[in-house]
Amino acid sequence: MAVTVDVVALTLRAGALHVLLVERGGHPFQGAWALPGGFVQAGRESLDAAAARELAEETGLDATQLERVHLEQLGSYGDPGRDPRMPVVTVAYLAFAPDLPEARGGGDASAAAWVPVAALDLGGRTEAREPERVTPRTSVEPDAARPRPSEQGPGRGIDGGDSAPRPVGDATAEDGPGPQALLPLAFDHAAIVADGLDRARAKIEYTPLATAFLAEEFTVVELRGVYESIWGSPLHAGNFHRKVLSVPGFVESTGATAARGGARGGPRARLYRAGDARLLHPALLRPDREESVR
Amino acid sequence: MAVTVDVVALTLRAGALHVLLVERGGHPFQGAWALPGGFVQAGRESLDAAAARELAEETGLDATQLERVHLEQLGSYGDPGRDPRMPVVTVAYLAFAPDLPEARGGGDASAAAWVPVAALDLGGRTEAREPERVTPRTSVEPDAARPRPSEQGPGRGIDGGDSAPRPVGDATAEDGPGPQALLPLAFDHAAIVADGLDRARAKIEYTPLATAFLAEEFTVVELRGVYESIWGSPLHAGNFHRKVLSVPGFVESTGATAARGGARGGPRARLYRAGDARLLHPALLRPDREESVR
DNA sequence: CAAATAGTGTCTATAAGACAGTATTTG
DNA sequence: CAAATACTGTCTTATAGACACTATTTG
Repeated sequence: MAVTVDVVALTLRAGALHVLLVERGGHPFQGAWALPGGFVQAGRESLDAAAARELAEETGLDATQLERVHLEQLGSYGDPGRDPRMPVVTVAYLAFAPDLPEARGGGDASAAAWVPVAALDLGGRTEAREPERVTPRTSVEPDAARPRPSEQGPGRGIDGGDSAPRPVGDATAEDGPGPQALLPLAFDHAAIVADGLDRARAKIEYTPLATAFLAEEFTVVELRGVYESIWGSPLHAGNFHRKVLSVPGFVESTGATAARGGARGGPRARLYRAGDARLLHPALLRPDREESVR
Repeated sequence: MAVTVDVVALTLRAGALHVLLVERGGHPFQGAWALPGGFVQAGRESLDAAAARELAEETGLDATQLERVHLEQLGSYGDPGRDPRMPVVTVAYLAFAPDLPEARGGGDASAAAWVPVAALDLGGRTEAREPERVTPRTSVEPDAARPRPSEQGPGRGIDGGDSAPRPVGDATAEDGPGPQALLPLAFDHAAIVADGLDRARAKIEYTPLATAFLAEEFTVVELRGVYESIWGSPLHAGNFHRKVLSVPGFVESTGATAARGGARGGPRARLYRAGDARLLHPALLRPDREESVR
């Protein structure tokens, strides 16, 4: 039975959550977007190593940069028929990465790109309502949140800032995110991405892994941005600040302050780096999912 | 590449956590204990179905009984060399079962038995100190916790109450829990069991799955016993009681009361059944692991 | 009846959230 | 200087844990 690894690599670009996708060149789902992945080299590498290898191949990261990426196993998927060609079990991995250089095509010349999660058709499993913007200004949102399949299409490969804060042509100015042409994914990858997002949302509650989305030094405001982007809801700035600093081992001060203050004024924020805690205690609980799962 | 499923099935017997193991008849690790499992029927069943099938085969459970068993995917293990014969990826599952009839040999005539978790050599990854019993005396070491491999040995298969509160022959009366002949497991199964225990300890914090270890109707005291056995530490009876009843959807009253009171006196406890919550909110946090993972 | 035990009441410490206030920076 | 904004102070409410107490049952 064939065994592959697939990686759900998440990063934040311009305040919006993005996932690394590749465009399929070959047969099933040709032209559709899929998770980066490939066959495990049986007997020659561990599953973890295979996932790291695939991730490196698609992102062009070297070993040093890879160290700053968090990579963990997400789960395995093996429903009969998930690949029309043959029975395949895939072991999915979840990666949290700081803002990386643009993706590059994998070794096999396929196109690779960071695509906003909000642009994907996850079969209704989005859960996190799109962030009602905190401040008047958009904190999260995604000017760039909706690349259309055709735009990202075949052959384009790497195209500079396709997901950068440049309005992608539609922008009806209104925010009503009319379910507008969501990108479908190949195979069962929509379910895998949805599971990855669920995991990510839960994981940053009780681990300091939100810091893995940021550079080595960061401000509390940036950290709050990570939570808001992943949870999709605004957090109370003051309370968040105090909470982060009060959890032992979450962050430690560098003593320095950011180069400049807020975009339109305000003091310069202090800089922190990740602390030595592996678990947050007490945890940062998500704002009421109102007893969600009952 | 070969793909198997292995099941870490947990249950409570006489107040101690037990895991279902089979004795290996065939070559690698012959005579050693291993997790029940087997090859996935490629293209003909899902991973979940394969795990359920393997569990049913070893326990002799019919579909009705299986419904009361919680089964979830734990993770996949594929280090090269984990099976000396060939490269094998195994997808591990975790099961929580109420006290079941004795295990029976699998279809392949191997012996199967419920073995106390405390008797296993998990490579130091036990974490949960054995419950210091609430009273002054000893701290570690439950009476029944140490069946010796030879006793459970080959061919014996089902032997009634091997883990019942009958001192297993050694009992030097002293508590010094000399690392006394812990059972080794085949392959990397010790690591898998340890991961399963970690998952179980975490899962009962924020889900009502502790009820999966009990009969359909149970008392709060029994439920507390589940937590104490899995976490390995005593809980405050009064506070636990109030907490369980205050979490919405955790348990619901049946109106009835238990047939009799405590062993040595006391009122008859009220009976409850599992409620409709999928998540506990607020969660039942483990007593201080004192910032454990820092 | 004495001891054990299910269940409840109360008090304190901690934590979360709402809200307001201060000082610092940008344009 | 006005507006924005990083950060801190304070108050209220929810929760966790320690402890004490009542009522019911067993031997």
